[in-house]
Amino acid sequence: MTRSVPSRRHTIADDLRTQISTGRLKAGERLPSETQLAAHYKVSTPTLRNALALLQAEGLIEKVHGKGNFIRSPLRRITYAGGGRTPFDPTLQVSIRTTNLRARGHLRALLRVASNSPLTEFLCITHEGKSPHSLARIYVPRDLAPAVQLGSSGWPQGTEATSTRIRETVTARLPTPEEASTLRISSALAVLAITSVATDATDRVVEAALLVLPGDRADAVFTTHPTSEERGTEG
Amino acid sequence: MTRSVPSRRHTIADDLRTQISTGRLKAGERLPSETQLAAHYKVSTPTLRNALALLQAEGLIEKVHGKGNFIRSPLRRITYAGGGRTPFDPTLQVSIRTTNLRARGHLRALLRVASNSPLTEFLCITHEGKSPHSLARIYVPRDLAPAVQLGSSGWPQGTEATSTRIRETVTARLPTPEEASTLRISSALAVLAITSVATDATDRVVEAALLVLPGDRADAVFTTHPTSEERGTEG
DNA sequence: GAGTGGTCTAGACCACGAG
DNA sequence: TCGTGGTCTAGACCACTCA
Repeated sequence: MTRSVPSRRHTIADDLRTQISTGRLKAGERLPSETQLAAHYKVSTPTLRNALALLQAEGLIEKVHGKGNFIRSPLRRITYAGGGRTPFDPTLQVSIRTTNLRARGHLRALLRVASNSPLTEFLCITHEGKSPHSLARIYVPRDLAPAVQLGSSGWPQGTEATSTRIRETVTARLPTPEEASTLRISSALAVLAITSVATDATDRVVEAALLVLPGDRADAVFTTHPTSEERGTEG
Repeated sequence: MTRSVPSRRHTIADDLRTQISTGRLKAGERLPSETQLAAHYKVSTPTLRNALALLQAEGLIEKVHGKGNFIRSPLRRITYAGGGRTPFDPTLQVSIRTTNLRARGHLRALLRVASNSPLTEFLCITHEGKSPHSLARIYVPRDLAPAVQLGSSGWPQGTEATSTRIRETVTARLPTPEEASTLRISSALAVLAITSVATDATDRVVEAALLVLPGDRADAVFTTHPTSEERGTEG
């Protein structure tokens, strides 16, 4: 074991973590200022800030410049179901921005289309209440775009109906600075990045989606035999 | 934009990053000591260390206490294929430790067995050369354990053959300190955590696996109609 | 023991938010 | 303007690696 003497920041983080989980510190509440906390734990401010950084990476607190550090509400975990059928929660609002663009670089390869071929992008951001929840960029060849419409779930759907095969690649990484600010998460909080590519019977790519789900509030589930009840039945 | 004045650590990280990607700093090479780098960039050592921490979280460098900071070899990304058929690379060595234990808490619920019911754990660590690559803990009810044997892939397999349904839950998070030291990765490097539960025709759980894949070197792929060619054909 | 990274200190100064 | 968090400094001391 390398850690015979636990570092101060970990013991402080542990203390605050238990105070949060036992409810002594409630959701939405503001922590004492960093100066006060540093004095309380008898450490310097950088050390205290290192402790808070650990909690921030776990999604337990939110730092707001100029205001303070706040206990995050324990967010309901949302579950992304693989295989093209994303069950969506009526309590999540979705905002969508549609943009036309032309295929280049990475996107061109993903959709297997010619360079500069016309695409339509749907930029979808889901919100739970007023806090952003997940981010999706969906790309469709423009000649297929009219077939896409907002389904009852609030997400674009349509091309999936014609697709015969969906291939989803899942990676874990830290968010880009843009993603972190869009989702209002710490840049130290890991995200689940899912690239979903749907092809039709002729092997044409009819849709590619880049999803970014904050790791503290989202799971993805894949089953070999998805049942129709596979929606949001998490504990 | 919040970042009108880029912080010192980011500009230093950017500089080192381009030196790595352009090959001015080669894989395996040791960086100058932190004191030297701090002097070179005219910053204090904590600031320089913050810059290195960014590169560490991207998996670009490896910090070795008492020796120095090293450029990581660009690791081949390995692909975990969902659905119970993990294609394995002959260049990856697997070490397995078998332990008997009894079901409790989280594990009990996962396997849907009675408390203290006997289980067998397979702790599998894959190595690429001498560096650890991935970590898997596989749990099987002990009465099924004799059926498990090392397949040609080097991984335990057997119960999957009798399973009819595999459900895999994927999350992104930071590694626990234990996982970070086992995999020799930064505790700031995101990992992909996959919980795979296989059930047989009677809905009995025949196997539960907890996989941890470092985000800088692993993807997971799930397809609706997996083909037999779905093995390691990544770009 | 020499050299390295790991942790921590006690401040300084800047940027943001609210009155 | 005041209180907050964000960044940085210059150095101390400890732990680890290797000769």
